[in-house]
Amino acid sequence: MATRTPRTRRRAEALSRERIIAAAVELLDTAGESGLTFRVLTERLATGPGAIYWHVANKGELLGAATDAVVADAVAVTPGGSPDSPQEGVRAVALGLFDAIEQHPWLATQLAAQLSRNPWGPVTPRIFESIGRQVRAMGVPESDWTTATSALMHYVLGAAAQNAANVEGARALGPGADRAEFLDSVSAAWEELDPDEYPFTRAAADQMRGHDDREQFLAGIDFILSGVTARPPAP
Amino acid sequence: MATRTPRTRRRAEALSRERIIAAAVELLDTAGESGLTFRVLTERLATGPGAIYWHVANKGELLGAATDAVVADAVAVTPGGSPDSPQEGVRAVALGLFDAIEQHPWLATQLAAQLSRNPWGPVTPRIFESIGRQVRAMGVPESDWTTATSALMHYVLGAAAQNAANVEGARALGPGADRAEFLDSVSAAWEELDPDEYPFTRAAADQMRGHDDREQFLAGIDFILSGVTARPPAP
DNA sequence: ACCTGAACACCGTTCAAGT
DNA sequence: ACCTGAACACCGTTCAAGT
Repeated sequence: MATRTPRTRRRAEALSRERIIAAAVELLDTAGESGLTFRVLTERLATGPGAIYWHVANKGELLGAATDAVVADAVAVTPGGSPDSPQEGVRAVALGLFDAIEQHPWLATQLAAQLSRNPWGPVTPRIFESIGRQVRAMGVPESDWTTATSALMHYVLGAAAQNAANVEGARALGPGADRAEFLDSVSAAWEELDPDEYPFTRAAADQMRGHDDREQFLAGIDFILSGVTARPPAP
Repeated sequence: MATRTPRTRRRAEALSRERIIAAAVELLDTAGESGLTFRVLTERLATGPGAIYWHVANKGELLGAATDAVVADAVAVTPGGSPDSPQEGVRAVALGLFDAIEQHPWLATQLAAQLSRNPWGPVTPRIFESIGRQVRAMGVPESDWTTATSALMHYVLGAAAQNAANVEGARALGPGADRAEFLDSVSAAWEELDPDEYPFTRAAADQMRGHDDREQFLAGIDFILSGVTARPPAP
């Protein structure tokens, strides 16, 4: 936890788009999606709403910029130079996004909103590029680049979002509860489903307990990677 | 387009949770996500806000119920009995969701919100079950059920959402524009990206033009299916 | 060019009161 | 048990006015 913000805030430096975005990210991290309002943002920045609107068109653009800033940071990770193999490269990018979503739970919903409402914005190319480079390096034929890259991209974002929800769910259970405890409760709920309507889900519920999320996440990536590396069946 | 709603509405039958949800879906389809407000909902249902709150806890629950209703309808499709193979079964479920998202564009964002904010709600098991049954029928070892099913689920939802965004994008371009025109404009924008930062995306941009979305969507599924059917590399 | 802050239109939700 | 509708707290956004 960071040190408490002083009651009265003097503006440290001139207002700028960057400072507004940084404040937005901090607010999202601290107070969640519903905590980001122009009222508290103006308070934190010691200014009026009009000043913010001078630098940013509206709330949507602000959310998009906050998302882009965090994603840019996340996909930039290749700790210690280039990866051993393209497969390792995909895993590194995937884990970078996985961790970013875990640290900024609002990112999951926001990423989904960006991809589905504004897929031609800056966020999609950023993720697409960092995964696609590895796909190309894997020797996938050019005609399959887009398909392979988006299959990986969609899985990574979806699975990472699911994981973030588990973190949040555990937090909601109480300060003492950990993730295993939460997954147990979900698993228990799924085992209560109607046996006629949900036979598979009931049978699979047990697998949720005690597995490592990170390991499971990477296992899913390996599924896709092995399908991408092998030639798909001719149509 | 349906016949115009008469200016003055008399309540046809008693208010019920079902009628409220149906009105919400209709409103979302017609006016989009921002069009669903309690004001216009009370107007359409010829009632007051208190009456709605008697049947529904809050707006979030209403959105969840609307999403669940449409999803239940979408995954129920197995036209003409059982599929020829489990692989065909997966494709059928996937296309059911693909079409549902195309018909109800708000579903994409809403599905993402449900999966990431409330993954233990009724929506996730519904999709998980319908895909998982096919996975089990494919002879995937039980230890891989969860991983394989969620890899497929996340890809389907992500790619379908992307497609819905393309439909919306084309619509936003103007009434005369079709999807190909819109994809051309996205492709052109991506080709303008910085060559140093986005070499892969620029090279892949051309693949976006003139491909069939449905075919591309199914190709992605085949990638995952072929990875799921083959045993993954031992860890 | 950049910022102020009161004002506006609108939203989800509540609740005392009715039937 | 179910519904009414005025009222409340709060939100994003605008804009005339300042520097």
